[in-house]
Amino acid sequence: MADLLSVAKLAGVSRATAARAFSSPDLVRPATREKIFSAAQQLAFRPNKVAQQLRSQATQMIGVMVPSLDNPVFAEQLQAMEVAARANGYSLLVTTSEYAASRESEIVEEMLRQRVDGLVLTVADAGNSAVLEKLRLETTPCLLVYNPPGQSGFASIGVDNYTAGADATRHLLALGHERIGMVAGPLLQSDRAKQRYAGYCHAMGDAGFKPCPVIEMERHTQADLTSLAPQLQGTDALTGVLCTNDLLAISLMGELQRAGFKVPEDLSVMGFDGIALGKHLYPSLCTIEQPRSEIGRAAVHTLLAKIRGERCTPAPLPHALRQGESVGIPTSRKSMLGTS
Amino acid sequence: MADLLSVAKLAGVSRATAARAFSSPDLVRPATREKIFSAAQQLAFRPNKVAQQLRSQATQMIGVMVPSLDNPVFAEQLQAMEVAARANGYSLLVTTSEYAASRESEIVEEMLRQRVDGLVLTVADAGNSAVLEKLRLETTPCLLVYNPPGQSGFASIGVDNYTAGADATRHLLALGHERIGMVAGPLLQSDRAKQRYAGYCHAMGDAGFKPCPVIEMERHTQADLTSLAPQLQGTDALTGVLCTNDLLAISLMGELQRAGFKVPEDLSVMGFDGIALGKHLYPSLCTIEQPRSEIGRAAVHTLLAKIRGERCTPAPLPHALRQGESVGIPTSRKSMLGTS
DNA sequence: CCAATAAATGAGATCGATCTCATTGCAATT
DNA sequence: AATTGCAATGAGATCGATCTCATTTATTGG
Repeated sequence: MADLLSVAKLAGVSRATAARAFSSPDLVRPATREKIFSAAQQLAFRPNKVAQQLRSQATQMIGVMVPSLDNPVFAEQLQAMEVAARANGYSLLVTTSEYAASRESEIVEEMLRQRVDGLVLTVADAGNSAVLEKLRLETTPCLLVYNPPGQSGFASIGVDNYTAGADATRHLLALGHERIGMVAGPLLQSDRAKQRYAGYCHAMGDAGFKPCPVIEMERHTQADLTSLAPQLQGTDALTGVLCTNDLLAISLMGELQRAGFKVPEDLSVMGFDGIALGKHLYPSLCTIEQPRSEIGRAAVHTLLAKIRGERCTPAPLPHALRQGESVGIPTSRKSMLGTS
Repeated sequence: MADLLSVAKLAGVSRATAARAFSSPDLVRPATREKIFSAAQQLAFRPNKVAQQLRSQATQMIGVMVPSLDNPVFAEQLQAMEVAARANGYSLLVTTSEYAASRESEIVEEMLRQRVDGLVLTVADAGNSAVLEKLRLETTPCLLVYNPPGQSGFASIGVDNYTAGADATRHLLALGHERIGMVAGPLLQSDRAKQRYAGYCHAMGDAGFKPCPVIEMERHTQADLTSLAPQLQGTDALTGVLCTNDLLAISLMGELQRAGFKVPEDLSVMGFDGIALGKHLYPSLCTIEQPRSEIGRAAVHTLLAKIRGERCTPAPLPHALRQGESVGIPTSRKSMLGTS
């Protein structure tokens, strides 16, 4: 690949002048400039970013770590980040922790070696994180996404998971549900889920009901009915469940229906995240919508501001309750209404 | 950030020796080595990859361009690629074309400037692609994913879309469907979809039926019922539709059900891609499954082989028909069976 | 105990672009 | 024509790691 020196030679100028022709064209005499451009064209010159990065001590690269791209909530965020980054001349170095806190440090270390200009991370648990502990000592700007802020000293972009969890619960309570359960993936791998559960407990308590223990699934991406089945039988069977994310909710709904349960007649199911697909299902998924694209864009813009040296503390973004056909009035309640 | 020179100084050796302590430790006297390591520790030395990349003329980075991460088929492939790349000491520079061929060239140009060691691309149309035309003149190893091979001179990892499209069609035909339609996103943006449609036409013809024109949706990620509604009425209404991807199929299924149609009783719906979620829906999505993770892994391994200079022409990976509840025996047929 | 060989280390160049500073060239001014 | 001023250009250093080749230090054998 041709370099600037060969371009300069062909154009009969020095490297300095050739470089100037690109970075500050008006400092170069038009005739000279043209010679340089035409030489560059002939040699198919393509500026070497690596050299520029070394020289300028900036890579224009953002390091991103998400738990898994198999979950659309992260993929959709990343899609928005990529567009926003590119619009600002930045590239994304993308990594996934596969929901394993143990992998986070090594991954981030690698991105620091690459001298990314900043980091956008979603860690397993921001309140207890080896990787954040390490980053506290570093100067590389760093931003969390989805993780609750305030537990780590790092700014975070996302919704207020506690309030959102409470809002979701109140939605079911308002419809008359009283026996509401919560389905989650491995809690240790998701501080978001913990907060949502805490919000649920709070709302249940406020309403005078006793919150149930979390029903923990093996994975974040798929629910199995076996762990839930016992709670769906008997006179005190659940009438509604909140899931800590949409994938759990959608797969749970499917399993329920396949097992002969009706959603929402036999069980109301709520999700969390608001992935695009949920809207188009039947029954459509009732969920708490996180503005994933907005979060992605805000993450990029906030990080770029930090990189520029601006001090900015992002406020939580608003979540929204997305109504959906997967939630209804509890059957017991319905019959009560009918007989009254 | 401390550099090798400061480490060398603190350890009382030259840069060369300090460098050796890391790259070929056995060439350095143990005592000296220890002094260097401890100096590195003290100064929190972190090797600068940018400098290494410039010096070694290799970035250990793979440039990836996919149409959109909003479609899980690409996100799931990327997830597998990331794991495979990391396992081999490579990083991913991720970009999205947003399904726009017009953006492809600029994106790839940027990755070439970054001197990625290789490229993994999914282009809009491999048979007619400005970006591939340009890449033909370059030496950077390049691999297509999902695009049909053979139309561009570039190797491609993926399934045989033509055969897969035909297989899907035959599945419906075998169940007794005769009036089968095909729903797609903008065809110009997806040579895969075109191939699948061609396979459909072939299978229809083979069975003695006339293929219908493609029912083209505005987007790849969501189907709307209005364009389809006319074909669902009257005596020659469709009894089955193939969608060129799962997102279209899932959203179509939802819309149909919401409009009062029963799936599969009133209309059988098949998808294409095999995204994880489809399995857990109710009715579960009948689809052609592409081995997305396998494709991602194979893409990385094949590209790395190319980077190492090995000549390898990957064979198409096998697709599989995933049975699902979204497809059934056409109603007319059922009643025929009933009355016979 | 010295020569011969091997082991360990250092000096300097290199990757490619860009910045600083010095120098050349040209035009305007008196 | 000499001087001041500005525009245009070039020489050389720099970013950080690593490679080659030369040199110094340690080891072995005679």
